[in-house]
Amino acid sequence: MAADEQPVASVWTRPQRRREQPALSRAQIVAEALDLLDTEGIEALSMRKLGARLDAGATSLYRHVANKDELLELAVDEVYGQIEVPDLWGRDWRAAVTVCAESARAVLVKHTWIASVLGQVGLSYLGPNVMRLNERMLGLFEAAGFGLAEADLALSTVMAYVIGTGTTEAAWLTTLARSGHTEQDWVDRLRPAAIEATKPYPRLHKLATGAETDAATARGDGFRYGLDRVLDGLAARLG
Amino acid sequence: MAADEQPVASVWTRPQRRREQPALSRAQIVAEALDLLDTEGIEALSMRKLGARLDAGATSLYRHVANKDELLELAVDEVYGQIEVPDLWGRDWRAAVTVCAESARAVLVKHTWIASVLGQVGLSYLGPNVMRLNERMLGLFEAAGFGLAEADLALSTVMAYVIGTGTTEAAWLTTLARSGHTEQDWVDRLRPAAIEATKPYPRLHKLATGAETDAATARGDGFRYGLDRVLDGLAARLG
DNA sequence: CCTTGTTGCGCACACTGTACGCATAACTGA
DNA sequence: TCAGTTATGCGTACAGTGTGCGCAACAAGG
Repeated sequence: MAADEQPVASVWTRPQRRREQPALSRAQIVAEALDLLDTEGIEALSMRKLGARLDAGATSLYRHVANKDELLELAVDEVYGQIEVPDLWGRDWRAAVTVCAESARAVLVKHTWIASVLGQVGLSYLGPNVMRLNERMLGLFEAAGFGLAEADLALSTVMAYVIGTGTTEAAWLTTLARSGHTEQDWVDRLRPAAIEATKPYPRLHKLATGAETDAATARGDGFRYGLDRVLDGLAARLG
Repeated sequence: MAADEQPVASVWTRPQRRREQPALSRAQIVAEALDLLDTEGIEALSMRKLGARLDAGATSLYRHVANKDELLELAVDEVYGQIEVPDLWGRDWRAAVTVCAESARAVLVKHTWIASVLGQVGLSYLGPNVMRLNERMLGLFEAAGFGLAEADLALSTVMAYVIGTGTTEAAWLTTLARSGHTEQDWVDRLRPAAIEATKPYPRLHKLATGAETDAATARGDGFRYGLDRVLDGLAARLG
């Protein structure tokens, strides 16, 4: 045996990697990314930190995921998969769509980071979970009496409304979380500033000085009001 | 005269700054940021690049703006200011709201970067332009016959719908721009993949294989359909 | 045995936001 | 005219980012 001198890293010092499992898989990466996003928010997601959580180097992730953007697309699809689409109980399509919209809102609000990503991630509708969701919702609208083409339009309308409220709520909840206060506390603390700032605008001023209600339930009620109006408008098309 | 030796930078080499104008102001910074955002997109906006455009160092901007986030808040308010709210011609509140919504959509689509920011920027509704916009729209709904509280709900509903479609459209347009193709070209190129991917979903498949129409006008028509439904639903409340 | 392909990783590069402190200019008052 | 105060721009530096590149370790197939 010749004396091959590797300066320090000899066969004996080398860690003798075991490969019991693939140790890294796209699914695992996405799952861990979701956890990181949910607990620490969008700006905390870095490839290095994610890699560290998986006991891996940052660049190792790139074997399973082309991009950070692609990773986010996968995460978004995963979240869409959590939206619940009920079967059509009792022929009441409005109730079914309401449950679905309400579920979508809950999911968006639970994963507030998604709002900062929805505007960047294109082609999300090609993800498997998004497709399954859309397919089932199209079924709901078809059963309600819409033709396929109009069912598509109706679906887009409802989803646009849900995404719009979700985005707005998520923005609010994110700044709220950064402030470290509870929602009610933060609202109360903001009131004087709002009252002062709205002085030149009589209608806004009246709203700002108006009766204070529980902030979180007010958000929920507002969502329901708008959703009911959207569904009213759609129902009217069924004659 | 003693020989004070400053190594190279003597009085003569020093540039003798002239200050004809303040050279940097918050308004100027925001305006330049808007231009940069519109022409090169959100990820192209860095403090250094923005400073360079203004013939200033990156850190100089921080004398006029606390944060990059704050800068974005100012930019968002500026964009909201471009939304047009018509006066109530001919007592037709639906026409007025439609013009306003259509204008909002146009603005969001023109500044696609806003979609990636709306979900992060909190308290945007305290911006002066946003307030003016909301005040005037509340007036529209009040004139239509809504009480102030319900006018607020109606406004939120319409805006949620517009923001939802805007976000979705902006995401699409952004990836489109990155691809470098025209919209129709890109749609045609994507068709086969979409047809293939939708195979397990009969309704989506039917939609994907269906008659191809002009992509951009289809977007516009879809927006109008949903907006009309929302307004139908609101109109029904006026009895 | 050798080849070939897949996976993880260390290094390096160009770039980010922004805290800190200094230098300059404009304004103030005497 | 001169000193003192305040506002503004900027150079440097730090800790972080995404990710291209090429090497090392392994698995499978011939």
